[in-house]
Amino acid sequence: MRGLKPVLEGQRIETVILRRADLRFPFPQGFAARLAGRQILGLSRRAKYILAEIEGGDCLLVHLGMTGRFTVLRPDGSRNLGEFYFETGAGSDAAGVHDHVVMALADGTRLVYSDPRRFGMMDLFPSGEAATHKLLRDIGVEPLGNGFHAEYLAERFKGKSAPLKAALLDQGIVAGLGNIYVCEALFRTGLSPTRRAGTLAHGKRVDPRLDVLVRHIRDILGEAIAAGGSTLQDFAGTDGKAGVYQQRFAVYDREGEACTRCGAPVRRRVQSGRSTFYCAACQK
DNA sequence: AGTGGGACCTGTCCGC
DNA sequence: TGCGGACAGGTCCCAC
Repeated sequence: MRGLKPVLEGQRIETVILRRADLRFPFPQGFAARLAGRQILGLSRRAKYILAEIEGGDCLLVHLGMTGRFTVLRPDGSRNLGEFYFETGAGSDAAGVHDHVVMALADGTRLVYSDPRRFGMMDLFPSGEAATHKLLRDIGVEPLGNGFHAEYLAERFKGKSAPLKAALLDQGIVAGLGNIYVCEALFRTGLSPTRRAGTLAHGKRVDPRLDVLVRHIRDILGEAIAAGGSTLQDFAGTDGKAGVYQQRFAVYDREGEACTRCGAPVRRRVQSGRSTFYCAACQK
């Protein structure tokens, strides 16, 4: 987002080329034609969605899925990878078989959306419908925003029988937490991923463990953003390995390794189809 | 209503 | 060396 903002805001889109009819969903009717010739007025973010306000009243919605990324190709031939890139070891893909959308901007810049697994999506709809858009309307609070605090979690967890892991991954409660961050946050907080969320929302007083959880979630996201920024800088001229970023995980993808706190082996189990990594001794 | 699991997709890695 | 299968992730959708 922060990387794309200065590149795109105020720019005019000249042409949009779709190299296939769909990502996760089909592109909406007239997608390219409705963008062509229009100015990008502003960029914003909601949960893991990017929203671009388009001149004329449309809103462009983009989700990068797992492997989606934007590459900025400058007219002088230089190339800036998008900062959203999570995959490791993919290297450069000069062939561009996964370059699904190419936008030519008025100043000669080309913006390329690539997405090998096509878990990403794009939609275009009248701006006024943002609040009621199916993909946006039920999204919960921003974890770095003022609305995210222990009282909020207590309210949302009340009576919940779902495991903590599932509750924190639920975008309708907290927007933008992924599998890795949830594993790490629960480890730091010492809470078991299988504990039922409602057990932290008993009684009248807010459970202090929710305060700790909130703090760790904020910390982890802050660290990830900082690491993402430095990873981006490392990208220039390298193979794109996000080494620094990965070393920060205490439990994620460390099955069998010693817990950094107690030495017990880190365990892995599958919850709602996703791997959960945790320390059974430290997390209760 | 809330919850759980399958489906989507492809590159990578592991074992035979 | 080659091949098949498991696996990773975010989100929607559909069952119970």
